[in-house]
Amino acid sequence: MANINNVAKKARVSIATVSRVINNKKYVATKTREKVMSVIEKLDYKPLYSAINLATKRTGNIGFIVWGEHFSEIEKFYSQIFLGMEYSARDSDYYILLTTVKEKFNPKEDLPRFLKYKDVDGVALAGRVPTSLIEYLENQGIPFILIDYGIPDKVCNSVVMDNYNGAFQAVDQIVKSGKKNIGFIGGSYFHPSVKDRYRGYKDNLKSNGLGDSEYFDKFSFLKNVETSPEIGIQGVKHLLSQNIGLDAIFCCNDTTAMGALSELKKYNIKVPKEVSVVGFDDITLSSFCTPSLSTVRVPKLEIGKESYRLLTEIIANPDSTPQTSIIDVEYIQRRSS
Amino acid sequence: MANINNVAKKARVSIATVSRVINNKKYVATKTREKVMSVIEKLDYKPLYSAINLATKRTGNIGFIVWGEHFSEIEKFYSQIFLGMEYSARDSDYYILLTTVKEKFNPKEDLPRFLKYKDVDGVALAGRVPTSLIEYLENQGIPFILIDYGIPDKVCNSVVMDNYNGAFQAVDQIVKSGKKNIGFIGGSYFHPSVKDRYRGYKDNLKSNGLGDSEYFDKFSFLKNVETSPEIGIQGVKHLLSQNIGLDAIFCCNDTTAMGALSELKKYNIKVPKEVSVVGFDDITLSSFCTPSLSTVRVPKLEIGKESYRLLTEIIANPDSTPQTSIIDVEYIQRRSS
DNA sequence: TTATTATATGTAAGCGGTTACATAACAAAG
DNA sequence: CTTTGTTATGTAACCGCTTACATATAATAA
Repeated sequence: MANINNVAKKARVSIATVSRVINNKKYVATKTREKVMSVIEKLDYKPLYSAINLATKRTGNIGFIVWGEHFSEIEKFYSQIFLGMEYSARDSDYYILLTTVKEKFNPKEDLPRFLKYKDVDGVALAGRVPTSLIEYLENQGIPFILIDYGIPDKVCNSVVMDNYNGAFQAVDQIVKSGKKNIGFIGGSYFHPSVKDRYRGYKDNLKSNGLGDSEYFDKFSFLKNVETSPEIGIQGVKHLLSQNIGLDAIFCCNDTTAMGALSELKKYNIKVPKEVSVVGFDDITLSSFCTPSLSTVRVPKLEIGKESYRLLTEIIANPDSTPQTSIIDVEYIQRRSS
Repeated sequence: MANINNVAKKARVSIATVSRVINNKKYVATKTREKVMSVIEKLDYKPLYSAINLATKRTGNIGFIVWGEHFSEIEKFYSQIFLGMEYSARDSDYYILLTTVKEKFNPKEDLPRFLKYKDVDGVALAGRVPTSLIEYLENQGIPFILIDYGIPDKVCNSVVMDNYNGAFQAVDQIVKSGKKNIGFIGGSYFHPSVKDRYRGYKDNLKSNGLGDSEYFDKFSFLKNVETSPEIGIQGVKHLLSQNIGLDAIFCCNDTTAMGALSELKKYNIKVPKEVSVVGFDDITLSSFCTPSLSTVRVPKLEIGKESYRLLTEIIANPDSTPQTSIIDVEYIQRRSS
């Protein structure tokens, strides 16, 4: 394995010059540069990461932390976001280290190794993460961004999708299709995404002259637990038992909608004729289930790429004021509505 | 940030001694060791990875490569295996670097960065991967293992699940339930897992006196494309159109089975009464769909952990003869059979 | 012409660890 | 009391790179 000394010797220059060539620095004569390049090529020389990192005191790593339950969920939501970051990172100088944290998180014991050893230049936190973890990062001064999450009363660098408008548009489509009694099924309502989707749902109905607080009381099923098909099942059971002439359901996400669909089937209720169903996220399964699910597509890879951009920007410029990137979403019409 | 010099000075010893303490080496007096330990504690000293790596010439990284399409699939199969490796790695000295490769893989252009820069001590390849990639690793002498894959006529270190016996047992259960006309639906039959499952299916039927080559011709639907719900849909269509009194289907995996279930529903065929369906893998969705899917559970986390064990063993001992770890699977009875 | 500035290259000191080797201390053996 | 062997500790070179600084050369200005 060739090193910088071999290259320098063979090119008859000093290692400083080789270093300048590698890093595309000024003050290298064109001829010298070409000479060095050709030797690098010939020897198949690649600089050693650990040596660079030691010398520059950057780690070249970015941490990606996601709550274990989220990563194991049916939907590949966060895995796709991770992949989006990975796509960006591989074209640059970073590795992305993925790890999960537990719900019951204790910064003393459960700290990801790359944090304990300060072996990352920055961290991306995907989805809901323990508050104590965020506090730890702030105290340690490690740059971080939140993806698809937010903390009340705290401004952080973050990347989110346009939950409010996505929901607003989706509900608008439902209304336009002639439905009047539109339910909402949602889990983990403390989650800002779910909150914003609920807000979009309500605001649209209000603007269409359909909803008031009594309406929302009747037509909302909210549970403060992690979203799952189970929530959808419970939601359908509840809404139907109310006898309120339910003719459509907007679910806080596709996973929940899957449960709702299966439960409606049990009651032999025709979708979308009797009750139409719309989800949010556009997970892979949504186009495969029957009937295929109308939903709001969230561009996961794009979120990942934007996250990478933002995080590296913050790493390079740690004292900039916090920014929030909002990623556009798109309503997808399928068979369930 | 404290370094080894700070610790040495404060503990009134040399850095060599501190290094010995960190690495639990012999020849340190108990008193000295305690002293150094307490200083390390006090200064919250953590050794710097890049320095260790530079000095020891190991990278501390393990590469995890999976084909992009696989990682993006509905099923979280390989993500879970990755996670299993991650669980093991975080308790030791390795980071796992995940990356995907394209179908059309060109070693000159598409080489993962950690390979190009020789920045891993070993690599785990999950699922089907380009042959050219494997050849590259062999030529470069980079230790690697195959997970859930194998190459004809080549013995590699690998971790696989017991596909043959899993299929054998599953089909045995179907037969015991009284079914006689049992179809097989499978995609990508070049994949050794699918092959072995098909072999298990056939061998069981033979041993139960049910199948001969004519039977298998009639009851098999094999397509040489990546498995997907679509394959299941096509398979059901095909098998039903044959008018062969189909009363059960064994699918090469759950994803395929999902498609089969949805298609059977379209025909209003009762599952499991008229046709029972059994899958393989036990993806999360399998317990949520209706009817819930009988399947063969593959312990994904365990596969990941075993992969880690095997790979690190090979890294430590590169010239050992290739081994194959076979992970036990378990039949899970649910509603679809 | 000489002073000044921009460009080009080299020298050597780190970065924070590991480790071969030298040496010191001490106990057991002769 | 020396000799020998074991244990304990220190010294300094080295891993492969970056970079501040010194120096040399070429181009431009005075």
